[in-house]
Amino acid sequence: MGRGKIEIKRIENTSNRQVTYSKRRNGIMKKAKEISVLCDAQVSVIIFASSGKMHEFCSSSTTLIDILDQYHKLSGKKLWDAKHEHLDNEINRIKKENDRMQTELRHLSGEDITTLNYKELMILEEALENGISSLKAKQMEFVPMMRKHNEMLEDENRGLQFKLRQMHLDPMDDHNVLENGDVYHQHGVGDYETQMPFAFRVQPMQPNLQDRF
Amino acid sequence: MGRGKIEIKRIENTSNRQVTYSKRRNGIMKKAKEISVLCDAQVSVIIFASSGKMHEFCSSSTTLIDILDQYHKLSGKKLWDAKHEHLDNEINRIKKENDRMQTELRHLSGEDITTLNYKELMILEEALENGISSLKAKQMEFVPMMRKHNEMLEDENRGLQFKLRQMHLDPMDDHNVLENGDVYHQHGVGDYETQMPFAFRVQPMQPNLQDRF
DNA sequence: AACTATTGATAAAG
DNA sequence: TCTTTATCAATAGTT
Repeated sequence: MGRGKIEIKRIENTSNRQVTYSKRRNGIMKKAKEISVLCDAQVSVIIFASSGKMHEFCSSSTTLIDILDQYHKLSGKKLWDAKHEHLDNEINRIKKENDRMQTELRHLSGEDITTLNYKELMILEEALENGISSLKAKQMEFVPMMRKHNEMLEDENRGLQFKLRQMHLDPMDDHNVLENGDVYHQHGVGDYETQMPFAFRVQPMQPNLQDRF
Repeated sequence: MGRGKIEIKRIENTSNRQVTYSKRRNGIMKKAKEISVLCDAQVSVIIFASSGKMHEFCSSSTTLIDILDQYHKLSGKKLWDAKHEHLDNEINRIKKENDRMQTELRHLSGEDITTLNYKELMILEEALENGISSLKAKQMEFVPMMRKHNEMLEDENRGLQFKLRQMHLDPMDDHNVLENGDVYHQHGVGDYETQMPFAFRVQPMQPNLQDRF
């Protein structure tokens, strides 16, 4: 029914397939509604496009759950139990995988390796060494950034010390006592900062730098 | 579509209703099959006549259970009882744990570490170093055993060489040529073994020792 | 998304 | 029920 007959096989052209899907889906839903009204039937239609999008129809005066309940009774097929069993199997499968990985992780962190034989230990060692070497390679990428950071800190320090020397007219007073009584011996650094106008106080040059490392 | 247009409302004549039901049900099932093939869609149709008789269609390559599973996920409607929901939650929980461990394992083997920041790399490095040091400690336990094994092999060797010297009456003949033409220079070892009574042949002293390492 | 020529579905009859 | 057939509905290809 259309400009020409079509063969019932997968439509390869994606666009055509989507258009046809949309048209025929509407058609089916309409037919489902019609038969439910005309013939007093209970109908459930669930349809997934290949894209994964879902559409459903359920005749009025009932629910999908009711229909599945009846399906359960009439077909004898145990949807619930089958589902239950399926989930149980799935859980067991995943749990096994889980245990395997947990053991592997423990071994890699050096735990529970007393049960391993010499050969297994050698394999483990190789894995660890490979991990270390990959890691070192990655860490090398941070070296230039750290060097830059260091240089900036050094610059900042020099600027700070210069300013402090300018403001500190008594160069002999380099012995300071903190509030808690501790003594420290950092040349040129005192409690002058708290007396400085805010604008002159040294702020971190990259306030959130630590977040990047 | 028929000899006359009909209004979409319940067909009161029972016979007509049953006939129409049967025809339209076949039509819907056919359409369902066609859309599933043409458009690569997953379709489930369940239909009950007012008489209670059931018919169903489910697209090939899937099952009603699979479709209901997807329905459950996509619609968010809870078709299952509390027990199944519990199992579903359990699966999700374990799957998450699984993913976490898989990531950790990949990181420990040096894969996918480009997304890690410096701090995470340091933690990873520490873990690897700890693993290595635990491993080395464990491997040390094998040293005495290996030493003993070596000593046994050396003893065996000495015994073998002694026996061969006793049987080999021409001590100058220490130059042997093998069948394939290769030359070897192992003092006191020739093809005499094949001529010795079986009881005198040298057997491995611990035949399965390699299995323990 | 709208159009329309064509095929497909089906209501009523046999 | 099954088949036939006249009619209406769905839709494939087109714009």
